[in-house]
Amino acid sequence: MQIDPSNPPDLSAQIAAAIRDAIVSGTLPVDERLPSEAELAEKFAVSRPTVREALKRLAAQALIRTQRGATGGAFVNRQTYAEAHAQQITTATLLLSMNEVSFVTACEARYALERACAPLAAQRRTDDQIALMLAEISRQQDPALTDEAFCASDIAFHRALVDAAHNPVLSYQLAGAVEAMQPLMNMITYPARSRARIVALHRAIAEALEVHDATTCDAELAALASYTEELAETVFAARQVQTP
Amino acid sequence: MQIDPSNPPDLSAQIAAAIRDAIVSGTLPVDERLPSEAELAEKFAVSRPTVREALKRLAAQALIRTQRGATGGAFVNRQTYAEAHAQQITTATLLLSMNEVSFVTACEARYALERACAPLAAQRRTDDQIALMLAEISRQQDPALTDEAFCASDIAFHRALVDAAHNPVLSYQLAGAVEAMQPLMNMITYPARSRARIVALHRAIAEALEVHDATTCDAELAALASYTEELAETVFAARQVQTP
DNA sequence: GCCAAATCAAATGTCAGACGTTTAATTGTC
DNA sequence: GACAATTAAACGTCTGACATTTGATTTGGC
Repeated sequence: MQIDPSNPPDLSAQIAAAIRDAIVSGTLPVDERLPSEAELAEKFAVSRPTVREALKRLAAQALIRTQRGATGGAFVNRQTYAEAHAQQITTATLLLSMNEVSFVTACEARYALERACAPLAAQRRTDDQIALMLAEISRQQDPALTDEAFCASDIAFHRALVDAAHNPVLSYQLAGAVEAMQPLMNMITYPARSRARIVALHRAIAEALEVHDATTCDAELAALASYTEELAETVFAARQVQTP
Repeated sequence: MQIDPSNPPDLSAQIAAAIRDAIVSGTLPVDERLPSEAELAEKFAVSRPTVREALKRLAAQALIRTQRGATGGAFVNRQTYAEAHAQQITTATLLLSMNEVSFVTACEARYALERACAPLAAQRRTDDQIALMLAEISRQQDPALTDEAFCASDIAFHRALVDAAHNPVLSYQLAGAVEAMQPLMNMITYPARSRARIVALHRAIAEALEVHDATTCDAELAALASYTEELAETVFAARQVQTP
């Protein structure tokens, strides 16, 4: 764990990288306490503010956490699904919003991923998840539901579908992707008239999962995907006429 | 963009969150220059080191970049696929290594995702990608290839498969997942005797893509998945006997 | 001898001021 | 007008200090 002090303009980045490598390689196990800031400063032959900047970089990636007080310090953080998930959502959201990713590209990716876990979900779904999905479908049928609430319910429905696969790695990957794409999706599903069709497809998906029918589930997901793309085309066409 | 100075222990985190929100919400567009560190310090009524810690947090997430010199400063970074990809790999790698994710879980997730883009890949693959896959297969047949090199080639092969779908969002998601799982996979594919079978499956996959045969491609991927799991069982069983 | 309160010490969080370095714009000269 | 020297703005780093938190230690009382 050494750095090159002769190549300065970024000592804090070098130190952060050195510590990160130690964590990733397992040299520093979970919950291990790092040396104090003063000790690290001495070890790397830099000042304490520089060490602190390095630690803040690691904290931003949830690699470490800090505690104040006598037995305080920086500790190696256990990476939780929840944290990784949250991180992935911000990253993916920015990625999509800053790179003019077309709706069809995002939509295609989303449904491809979702269909990937449909077979597993059909096989392993629990009654709880079916109940959750049906409850969301009921909410979505309420005409008084605002567009925002409808979209939130849509997320919850698909989240339940993904979780039904009972694979935490898959859930983490997919839930992040689905949520990140939601801002794009929202633009499409706002026209209220499309709700009935979407709800019908949701119902078909839930029922297919209930009877462990992977084939039907996949077909209905495909139908939902193509319907969503179709809607998108309509919306974009209307928008182009509106703002020439 | 204000903070609460009365609730200190983490002014830098509050400032980082405030700036991050401004970026995510689009208030600060890409390539916009943030105020100088001194100006930010004055604006938030904190010292310059505190502002710097906040900026380092954002830099760690690739949300900003900094330049020195007269027209220097912090600029809002465009989130690139490459950066998001690199970030996802470190996060996912740590997530897997720190949470005792079972091999079957990781393997299942990986192949589920990979099979998700197989239909698209079969439809859109270019000759370049087929050539790349065949080249990797040739390398994998060399008995002199080290285990590390074989695994690297394995990654390249699957990366080409994913890229053949020609969907950058899908590539970003999947390539991250595949690479993050590689350390786990490596433990399995090390026994050299399994290489021939793996190479044969790779060849079958490449040939199916070449003739745009999505069904066969999916079947061969499924076969590769089950063979990998089978190998894993063997390895783990042997290990248990070895270290009782 | 035991329990509670006061004290202490270690560590992070924050601040102020300073100096060095990089970089682009400005100025001055030929 | 082109090129070189100067200047100024900004980041990168250092030093030293004080505040705050928090667990451990010591002290005091009973």
